[in-house]
Amino acid sequence: MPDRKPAASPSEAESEILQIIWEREPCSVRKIHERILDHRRVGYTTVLKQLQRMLDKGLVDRIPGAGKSFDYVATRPAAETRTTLLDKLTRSVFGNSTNDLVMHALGRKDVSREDIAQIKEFIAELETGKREGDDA
Amino acid sequence: MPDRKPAASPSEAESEILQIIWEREPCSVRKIHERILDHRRVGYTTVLKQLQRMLDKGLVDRIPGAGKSFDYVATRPAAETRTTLLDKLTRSVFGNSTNDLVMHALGRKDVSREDIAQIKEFIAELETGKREGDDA
DNA sequence: GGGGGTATACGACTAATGTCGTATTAAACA
DNA sequence: TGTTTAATACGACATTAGTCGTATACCCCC
Repeated sequence: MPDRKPAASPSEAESEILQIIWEREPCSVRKIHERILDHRRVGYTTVLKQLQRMLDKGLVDRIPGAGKSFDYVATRPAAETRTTLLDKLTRSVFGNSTNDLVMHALGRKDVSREDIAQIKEFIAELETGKREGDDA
Repeated sequence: MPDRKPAASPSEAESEILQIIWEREPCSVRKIHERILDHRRVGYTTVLKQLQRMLDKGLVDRIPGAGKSFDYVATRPAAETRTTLLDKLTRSVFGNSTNDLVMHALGRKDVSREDIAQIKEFIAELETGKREGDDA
């Protein structure tokens, strides 16, 4: 297999772009730009440049698209990048404790009863899965 | 009250420093530097400079310390900064869904049975607290 | 009161980020 | 086939981050 570098983590703007790509991959620059415009004003070439740099860094790949344009795809699955970023934050300000991070997140005022219910259900499934084939 | 800006979020290195300050506030530059050296090689003046810039940004304050040194303290409580950073990450790559972030974090391979137990307990307490005075 | 040792102040430099403007190229069409 | 249109390529610039080196200022002690 080719080079599989330590997965450079995306910057703020790059994350915003990646998020858009994840949900509608493959995606043209124009599409991405339009989606970003829903949230803030920024030029088309700015997004284009960002994508080109992301291509250099290996965060995205691109394939021929309509006309002379390209369609971009993420080189790594969303989950992997999310994990990388989550790890970084966990290390930076949560003393490397995933649990502290989770509790802090759940403690937020805007976490509703329904949210909690969903988390409980998720944990239940998690435990079922963990029961067999465990080693902890 | 004085200026209470939108809480500029700390960078990587700044977060590392803040984390040290949170656990042993007030803290001298030397102390902070020593703690950082446990993890990576970096010059004393680098940390000093960082602290001075953090002072400008209002991330920390300082008070007279031993000799001609200063002791630094965080201007905002750890929880507030953690929330800010957590929000940023939630927005960047979790489609602004705290729940998705939490589930992703809990889904990690290294989350043990004990961790899950602690989370469940935390949720239980959370629900007790939420029962009265709720509005969701 | 002269030397050391230790702190802070300051300035410099490199790299990464975020933003564009302008140039170029290729398709498409009238 | 020449013009318009829409994309990409490229280069520039300001800011922020991360790192130091060097210059000062103080205090303590013999």
